[in-house]
Amino acid sequence: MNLFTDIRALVLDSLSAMMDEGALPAGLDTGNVAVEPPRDPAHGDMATNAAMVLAKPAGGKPRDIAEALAARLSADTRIARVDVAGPGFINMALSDTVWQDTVRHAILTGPDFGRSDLGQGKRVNVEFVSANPTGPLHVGHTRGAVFGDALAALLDFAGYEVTREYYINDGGAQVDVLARSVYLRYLEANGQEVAFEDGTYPGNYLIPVGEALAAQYGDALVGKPEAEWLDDLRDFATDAMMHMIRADLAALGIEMDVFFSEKSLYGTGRIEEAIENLRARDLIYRGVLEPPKGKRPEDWEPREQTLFRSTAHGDDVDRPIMKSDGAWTYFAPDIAYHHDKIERGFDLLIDVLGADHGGYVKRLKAAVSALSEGRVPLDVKLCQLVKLWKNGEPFKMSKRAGNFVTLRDVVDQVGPDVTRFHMLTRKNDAPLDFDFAKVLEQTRENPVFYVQYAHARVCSAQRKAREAGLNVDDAALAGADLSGLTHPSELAVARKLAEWPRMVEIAGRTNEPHRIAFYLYDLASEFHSLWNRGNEEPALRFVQDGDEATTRSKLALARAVTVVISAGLGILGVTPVEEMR
RNA sequence: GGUCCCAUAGCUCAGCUGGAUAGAGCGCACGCCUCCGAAGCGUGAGGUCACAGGUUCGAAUCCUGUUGGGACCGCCA
Repeated sequence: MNLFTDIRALVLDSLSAMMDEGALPAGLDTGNVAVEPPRDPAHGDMATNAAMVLAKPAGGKPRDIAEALAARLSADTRIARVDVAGPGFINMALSDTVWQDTVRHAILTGPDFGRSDLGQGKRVNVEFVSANPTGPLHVGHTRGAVFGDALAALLDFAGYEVTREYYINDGGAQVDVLARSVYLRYLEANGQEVAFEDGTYPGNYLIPVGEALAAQYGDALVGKPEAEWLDDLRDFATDAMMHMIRADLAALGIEMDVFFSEKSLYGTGRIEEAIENLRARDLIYRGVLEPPKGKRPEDWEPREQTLFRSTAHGDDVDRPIMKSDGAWTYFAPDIAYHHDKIERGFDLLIDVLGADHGGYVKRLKAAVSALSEGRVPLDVKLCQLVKLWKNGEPFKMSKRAGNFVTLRDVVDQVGPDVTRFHMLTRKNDAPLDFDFAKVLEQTRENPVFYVQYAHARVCSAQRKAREAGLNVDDAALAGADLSGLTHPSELAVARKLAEWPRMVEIAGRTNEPHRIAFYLYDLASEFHSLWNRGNEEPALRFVQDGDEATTRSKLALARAVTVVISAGLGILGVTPVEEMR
């Protein structure tokens, strides 16, 4: 149930009736007719631009069309008042029963209130995190992880069939570096002094891996040439890192459906197959690229490479897929990986990447466009940097100095709920401040707290009612007479609730889960406002001593608020609390 | 040089497939607890939506250009 689409349907029905009767020319395109909440509440609950959109094609004056349409709309019982305003807006005020019904509907539908069929069961693959398996996840990954997981949950709620996927970069040079680094730790575990030169990973997190190796191999690998241990140690170390990364993700409440190994693309013909697919479309050729304009790399010299004609699908230059020495570039397995996703039958692909990968968006889209013949859209969501603050000072991370902050550090200090919510309080392409002190503050400026507080207040009121011996179960609340919910502050809360299904669709259409977080803040604000009004007007308090019927109707409204907050927090992956502590 | 992202109140930021008088928090000024949790609520001041053109009934939103900030730019992933 989405009130806005319901009313839009009413508007469209009325328009087609007018066309049938000749009041409007037949066959008008009504695609641009919108029904939205007006910015100014004085304009009513719903406004439509129908008259202005149709005036030109219909060859009439906006106000004339508006008057005729308004007359029809006013016949509907849901609509209390219609007026034509401004250049031809039709403003509608809905009757109180509409909002009361919304409250009842929210309670009866429960966690499914707001679910949408926007996705129509289409299969979407959300790839996120995909950090190199060479160390623990850090704060930057945390944002992508939370964003991707919340986006996946949002799309599920919006009617898609969602797969959460992690691409393991275990096929490149960096896992060889990992293996050598682990070998050093292994030697260390065997009592040797070792030095970590440039190009190795010095992090302490590899110490236990070295110890585990020593436990398994003893000193059998000491002094042996690299060729004898590289393959085994690479697998061993990669497994250990992925084990750690999975645990990191689990600490945030994230569970992937698929871990896809880059290595599985090599030596299996998968890369060749994808490239042949492109070659068959005449998109692969041997050639020499122009040097980059502006600052030219020192060692640049023209070389012939194998190139993907990505310019045929919207890229700015063609991209190398094979180096001059005959090895694949990293882009080749990326192509094969996306080819694989397309072959698995997804209708929509989403890649969540760090902002520093912005330069790869066009070539990835070109590859997916070419491989799927334009059938499968790829949406790339870039997550901007997270700026850390400690004690009011910006906190600079440096891997070299070993003071980089890990996902685990953050979750251990502030908890998964606060971490997740806060990561979604900015849109993905805006930089985000993360202040270890501020995110734990319990004030209005901290949205996590503010939303949780609203939820806790409802639970508190419910407890109080129960202590008074009242049945406030959902069935009792939904069955209550809600016709007494008529105060402007109460209706304001109900109106906000009615926006929930619409918010889900907007957020789902734009792939922007942060909209859910902002909506929840707005809803909490309306609720707190009503709650505090009870200080001055006792008639607005949720629990009315000695008046069970009124208490039930007011608690129904409050319960509907928690239904939506729970559902919204559920999408964000945050647990609602029943009391603050 | 090129590509992508960003520019909205003193500060941090929202702003719906283009809608009416552009919103919130913080900060500032002033109010509200013998009262369901005041960890909250209310009122007020505060804006050339970076700039200049264009598209149209209508632009913070779409297009072009300019300025300023960030990211990236063959044989690293």
